[in-house]
Amino acid sequence: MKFIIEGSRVFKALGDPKRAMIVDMLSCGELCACMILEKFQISQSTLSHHMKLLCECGLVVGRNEGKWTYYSLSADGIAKTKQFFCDITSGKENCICKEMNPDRCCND
Amino acid sequence: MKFIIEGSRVFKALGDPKRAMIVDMLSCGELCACMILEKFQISQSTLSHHMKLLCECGLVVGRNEGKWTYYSLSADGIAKTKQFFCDITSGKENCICKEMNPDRCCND
DNA sequence: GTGCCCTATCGAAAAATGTCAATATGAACT
DNA sequence: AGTTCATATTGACATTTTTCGATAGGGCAC
Repeated sequence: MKFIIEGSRVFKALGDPKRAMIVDMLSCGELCACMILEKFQISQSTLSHHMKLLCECGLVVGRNEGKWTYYSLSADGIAKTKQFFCDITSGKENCICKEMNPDRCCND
Repeated sequence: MKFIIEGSRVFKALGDPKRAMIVDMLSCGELCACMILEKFQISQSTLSHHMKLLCECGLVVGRNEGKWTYYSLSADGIAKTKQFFCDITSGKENCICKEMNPDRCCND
């Protein structure tokens, strides 16, 4: 249960189109917050909020350099997210439903 | 842009812990709505709403049999979701940032 | 130090979401 | 036809989320 709640936070973060687009932008390499801001019609405070969510869920990491903040994707966060998605869709070892539904789960 | 909005719908659906858990349950095989309902402390109308969202984003498919509705994961939906996640995190061919950031994206 | 730039935080308003009870739909059985 | 059961839809409410303007903090240049 805690496993699911923790894992779904990344999906919640990616559930907002703007944040998904930010992740896409970062997939090409590190970017300064101000560069990301240029691409969107949102206020600076809103962007800061989005970046905070992306960092808190582990998908993005921030790095301060002087007065700038550079953001980049976390390879570990990406790997964990892929693993989580596989876990909840493949019905194998880690599936939570094993305990909820022992009579019909994970017996293949 | 439309590509991102469409793709992030699946993540928005999975962003709710209960829906993520439902997906996990379905990963072990098809389940009747009433069986899923037994495992949660939610009303029937709430479950119906969750299942609707999971179906609309393409991750789950419903099948009517008499008065029952059976739900199962969509292999195609799962594959598409994996692909979308890879697209926005790998920075390769399909990355949206190419058009937004042509000077520094997708040149590796 | 003072001023300027970049980013984060706060407070508030609007919009979206999760939830329920009540009701509607639709299928099977008598 | 009427009843019962499983599911979907509706309407309402509380909570969460998105967003902004205003403000605060921290670094750099003068």
